[in-house]
Amino acid sequence: MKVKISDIAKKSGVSTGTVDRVLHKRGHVSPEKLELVEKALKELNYEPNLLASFLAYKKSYVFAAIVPYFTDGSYWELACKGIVKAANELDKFKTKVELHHFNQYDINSFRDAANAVLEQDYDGVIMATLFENPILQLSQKLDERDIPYIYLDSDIPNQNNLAYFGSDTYVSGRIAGRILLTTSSNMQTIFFAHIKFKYADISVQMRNRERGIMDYLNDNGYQGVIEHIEIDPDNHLEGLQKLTQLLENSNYSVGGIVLNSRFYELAKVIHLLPKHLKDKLYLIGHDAISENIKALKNNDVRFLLSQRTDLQGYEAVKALGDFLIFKEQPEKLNYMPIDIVISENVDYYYNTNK
Amino acid sequence: MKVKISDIAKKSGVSTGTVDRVLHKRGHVSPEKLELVEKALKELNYEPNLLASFLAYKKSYVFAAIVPYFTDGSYWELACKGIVKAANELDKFKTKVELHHFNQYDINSFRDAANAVLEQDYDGVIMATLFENPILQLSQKLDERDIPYIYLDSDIPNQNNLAYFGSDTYVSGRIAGRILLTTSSNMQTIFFAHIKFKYADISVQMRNRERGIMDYLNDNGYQGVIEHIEIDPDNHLEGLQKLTQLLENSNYSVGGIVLNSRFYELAKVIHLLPKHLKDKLYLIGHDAISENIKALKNNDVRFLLSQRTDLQGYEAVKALGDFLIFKEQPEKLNYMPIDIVISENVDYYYNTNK
DNA sequence: TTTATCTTTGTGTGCGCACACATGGTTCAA
DNA sequence: TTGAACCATGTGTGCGCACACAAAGATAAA
Repeated sequence: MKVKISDIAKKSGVSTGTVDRVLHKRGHVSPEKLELVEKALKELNYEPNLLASFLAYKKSYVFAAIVPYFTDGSYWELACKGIVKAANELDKFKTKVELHHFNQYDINSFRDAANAVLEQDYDGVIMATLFENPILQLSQKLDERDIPYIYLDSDIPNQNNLAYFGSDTYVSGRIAGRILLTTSSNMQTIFFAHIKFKYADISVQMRNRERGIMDYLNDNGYQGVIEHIEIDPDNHLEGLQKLTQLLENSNYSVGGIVLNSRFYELAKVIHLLPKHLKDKLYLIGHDAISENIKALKNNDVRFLLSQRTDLQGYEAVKALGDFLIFKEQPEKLNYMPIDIVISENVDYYYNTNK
Repeated sequence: MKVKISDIAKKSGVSTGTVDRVLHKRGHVSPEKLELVEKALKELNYEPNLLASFLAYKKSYVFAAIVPYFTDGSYWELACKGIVKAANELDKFKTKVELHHFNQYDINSFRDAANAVLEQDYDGVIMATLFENPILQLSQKLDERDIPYIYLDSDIPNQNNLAYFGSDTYVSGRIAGRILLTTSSNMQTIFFAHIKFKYADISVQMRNRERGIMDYLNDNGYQGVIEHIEIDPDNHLEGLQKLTQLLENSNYSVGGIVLNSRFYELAKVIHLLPKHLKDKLYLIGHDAISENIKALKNNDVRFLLSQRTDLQGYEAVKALGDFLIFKEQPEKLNYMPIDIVISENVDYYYNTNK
């Protein structure tokens, strides 16, 4: 049925070994035979049986995934779940993924992880692009060794990475802006709640989101106030005070947003608000991590915008596997859908993660 | 590294043939040896190499998918796209999918398709569950022949189907209700627009959605009016008249919803409305088919609720393949996520469909 | 011319498994 | 006691491919 190497050999009057040499560009083939074989390949439209190929090609693949350490229910746990899920599916192809963790707030910790990866000669690497410089250095070394690598989280253009999986944070900001403006017609105050955290700056992703929101608000004639308040997880009462003041000063609804996945810290403050103030609030959080989902079900937040971190990890590993095992070239830029999660549909997203 | 049949044979002191007989329950093995082999299998934790197995087991699979005929950009085209996409991915496993179309408004047409499928001895069947009785008959015959089958669209409980892929239309109704109530605080009229169509009744799915919406509205104290209007695709002016009247009679915002994927017919009417009336409207449509996406980008509709029909088809085929090729038992009930699509995130859904 | 060296080309083996077939042993009727 | 029939068990082959190795032919140096 399907045309195989021996068919090509027969048709072009050479042995299977010669066909093999042509297919794999191993050289040691005379120009005449090469032409004959290539012609036969084309005419019979040969496509290798990848299963047989994989069986004979005894190689087994090991990928490295460089991602932050995470705690239970955190953002990066989601990504890792996706990675592990894909790894399990690739098990049948003798392919596994080794996780290399680093401290997401310590650039040297990333460097260490990168070096560890370089020492072990992996067949492919997936990396969370939190620190640009060491990423560039790592990328260059991988380029030299011809090891494919995939970026996760945020993209760095003009690199030789095989692909990028992430989400368009600017657009997610615009969506947040739209939700804020359309969800309540008399909104006169919108605040950005920044969750204080000693190790973390405001990330590129957060800035993009903020830009998206501000652009949307400006484009759509928002005239109200924009506030920035800082929430200290170690001092909820202080946050409560700020928020109460904000709410009492406004006769209209108040929109609020947390730009990263740590909405749940704000939720603890929201919980302490009296009902009449809480009802004025229209809040948006990011990422469907378990604590945020709890807040959603608890009505402490109305919307979560999810960038499907789990999918990012999953698709990244699958892409690497498909590339090496099945020689399928992935798209270079892959933006995951931005999901609007509310209490009504949250269970369907939750279940998908398994 | 990995334990193989010959390892088992060596350990249990028999030949590979005997191990093979045990593994495939072919009989002709003495109780003593059987026990030995089973013990070895357990102790060494044998797992077959599915690639080698598949290579040796020369079988190729052919699936049938019984789905409605469709026109460009229609609901069922999406499902078929998903099916075809999955079929392409299964190509490497000598597996293909043959589509059998039927007229979704003609039960006899379904019966014909079912009979055609039964004549051809497929290895697996995927069927859109539009007509319950013939589905049950087909299911029974497939049961008798031990052919696995998967339901698509709506579920029929207590059947021996391998799995079901669809979405929870009741929940999607509740989501619609919530969007209607939260998107505008002064909504006093909500109408269901029924797109007149000579062949089609109101489907189970549509009824579920309506129930979901009504329940949500009741649960959340909606006091306004509920209207039902019929839109005749062949007479836009009549629709325009009805809608104008509805809008002029109300001093508040007006919510509207189309319960199936044919929102785009209403969109044509919306287009004819003067701006001051159009602005009062808060509309929801269903399914991200191309004409609805156009309406979304055109601001003729604010929300589309998508049940990811493409994903349904895709996952159904994949599940059948994984089951037969890799012996993986799928979940029986699989609800796709219900996506809230707005003009800002629509492109990301659109792209995923490829 | 002989031998060494290099190059092209073909053959053989194994990847792990499924299955057809061969082998050797047991049972039972004639 | 012979042999037919049956059963348990082992061996061999092929799936389609990758790759090591052998063979054959060509070239160059002695």
